[in-house]
Amino acid sequence: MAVTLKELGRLAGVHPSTVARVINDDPHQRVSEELRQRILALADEHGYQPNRLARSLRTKRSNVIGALIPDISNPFFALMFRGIEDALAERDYSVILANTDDDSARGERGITMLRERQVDGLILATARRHDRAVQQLIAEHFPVVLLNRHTDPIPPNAVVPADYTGSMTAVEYLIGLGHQRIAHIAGSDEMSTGHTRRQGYRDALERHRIPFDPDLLVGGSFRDQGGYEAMQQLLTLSIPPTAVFAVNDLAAAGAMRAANEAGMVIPHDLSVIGFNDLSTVAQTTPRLTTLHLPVHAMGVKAAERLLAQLLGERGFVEPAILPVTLYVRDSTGPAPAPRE
Amino acid sequence: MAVTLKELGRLAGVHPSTVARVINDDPHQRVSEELRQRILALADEHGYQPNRLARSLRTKRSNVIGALIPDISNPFFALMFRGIEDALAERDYSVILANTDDDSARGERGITMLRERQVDGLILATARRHDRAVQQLIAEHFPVVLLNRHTDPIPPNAVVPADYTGSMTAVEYLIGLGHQRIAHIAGSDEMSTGHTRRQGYRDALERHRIPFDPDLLVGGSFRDQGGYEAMQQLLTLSIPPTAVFAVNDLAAAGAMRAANEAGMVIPHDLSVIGFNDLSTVAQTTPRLTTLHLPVHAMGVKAAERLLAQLLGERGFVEPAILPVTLYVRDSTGPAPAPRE
DNA sequence: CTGAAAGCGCTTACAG
DNA sequence: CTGAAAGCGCTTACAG
Repeated sequence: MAVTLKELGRLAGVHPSTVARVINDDPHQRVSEELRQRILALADEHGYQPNRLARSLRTKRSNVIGALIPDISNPFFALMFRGIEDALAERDYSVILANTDDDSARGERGITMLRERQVDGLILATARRHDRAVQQLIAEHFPVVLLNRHTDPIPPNAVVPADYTGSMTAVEYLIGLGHQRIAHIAGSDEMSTGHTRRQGYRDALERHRIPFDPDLLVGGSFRDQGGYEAMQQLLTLSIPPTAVFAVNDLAAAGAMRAANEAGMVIPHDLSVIGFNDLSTVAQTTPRLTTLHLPVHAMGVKAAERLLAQLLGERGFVEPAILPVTLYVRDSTGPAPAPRE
Repeated sequence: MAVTLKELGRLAGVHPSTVARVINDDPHQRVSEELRQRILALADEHGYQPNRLARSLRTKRSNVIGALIPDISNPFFALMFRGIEDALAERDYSVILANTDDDSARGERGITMLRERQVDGLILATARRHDRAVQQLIAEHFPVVLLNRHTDPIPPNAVVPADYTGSMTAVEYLIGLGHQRIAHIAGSDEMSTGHTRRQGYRDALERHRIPFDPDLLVGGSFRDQGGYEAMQQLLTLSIPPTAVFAVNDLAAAGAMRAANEAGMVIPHDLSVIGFNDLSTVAQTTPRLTTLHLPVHAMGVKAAERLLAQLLGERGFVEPAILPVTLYVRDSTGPAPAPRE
């Protein structure tokens, strides 16, 4: 069915290598115009499609990159992945994806599989702060970009949001509204996102001389249910918070759900801020105040940085830390007057 | 860096083909246990990873399949794609994805690219009812499965929701609630989903002797904005509808937004039904009544059907038409009493 | 301007 | 039980 260079050569009565030169527009050596046209016509007639596997074996470049994603059905990662694919497709690269569900064994199997498939590089949206597999790749000088999450300390090949500045902004905004009892629903400390946002929360309090109350720092998760349960826990405190900064929008939505069920009115009784601005997900009522992230652009940038590495450009000196912006909507308001 | 079979052979002092037999556990010919252990130890020591490109070139099977998706950042397709990836990863297959944004030129370029990369088969979530590219693939007997959307007439290699039964169910439910002026915000007639749901709407009306009013059939789109604009148009009618069946949840959410802005209360003044049950997206207030679809399972089933084809099982005789279920929530209610 | 050859890293039928 | 060879479909330096 699929015709090869060899057959095309036979049909044209020339050596296969001559056909290759025409097909690839070899700039090194020119082929007579007459022959060139004849070969092109034949290729067209037979619908010649080059076998890129064979080409890759020979050239040692697959033009495929691998992406390790926690879960593509999470719209946050889906949009980021779309950015990766958009940037790659433009440059004739393709991407093979593996989901890890944040399981490190699955992550390592994914890396092995992708390397066996000879990907030219990897984009990892799954890095932990201390990550053997990532260290190993970097030690081998295998081309890799860390996306959204980074190892500690932050390496130059990372493309991440300004987690620290973002959470600092969020908490200071709440302080400006008069809040003093501000809780944080935290993400996993194993991930830079969870860790750094927590750090920003603590430092913002400290900067404003608000004593840190361990009861107000609740380990949640990056998911709705984690935010829900964390909020329930916060509501059992003798002096509950008047404001909550959640590690992301899903956790914020869960927190709002729990607060609503407890009869609280947002933002009158409780202010809530999220992170990511996942408009498709966090269609809360009232509309969620959150930190907006250029999610698609992060994917694009990660792909571009990887491609730059592959083209042999000199390594990046510093990581790309993308700005986040506070979008004030309806889930935040002035602190309620203290009850008598 | 990456060690090859040949080098392993040199290190072990045997022919590379012997190493291959050990690595692949060749069942045909046994290797002496002593040698076997020695080779395995060497492979382990040097971290041997087979080059799957080379293997594929030789065996003519890449263990990669291609997926054409309208837009992976749409959570509906992301979840479906997750189903595909889950089913494939289990069986040592990988997937390369291309987004088309429903542009047929991009779709065709995607198919060409995927075939050049020697994918073993294709899953297309992009089929139009009349689709040259799909016809061509089927004519060539290239392994392909149509997912979510199908060509007309529906071929046996399709995995689609019960669009007709679903919309019939939705409209009959509204009729049962006493509605007579029921509108449909339709999807594109070029896609089986848009076409068939529209057909179900019309047939349900007819079955219940409700005359079809062309004013109540509004072309929308599969997106929020389309539903929004369609609803605005419906609200200009001298006798506006009391119920709307939208082609999907996004359009339904847009319609609710427009109705809210016009001061209507749902479901008191207007009932709304969607399609897909995209919980992550359609977190509307009130909660949307919709037709639930096994989205992830559709992806899994599409992958399984494709794999069955690749393993040479006899072709499927009939398409997989997956059941949809009406989830009654809070956006639907009895028809308002006619105004005097 | 075109041919011939080597080789990318495998698999696999054929020998012995 | 193991070796030797051919070949998958390309690319590319070397000849002439």
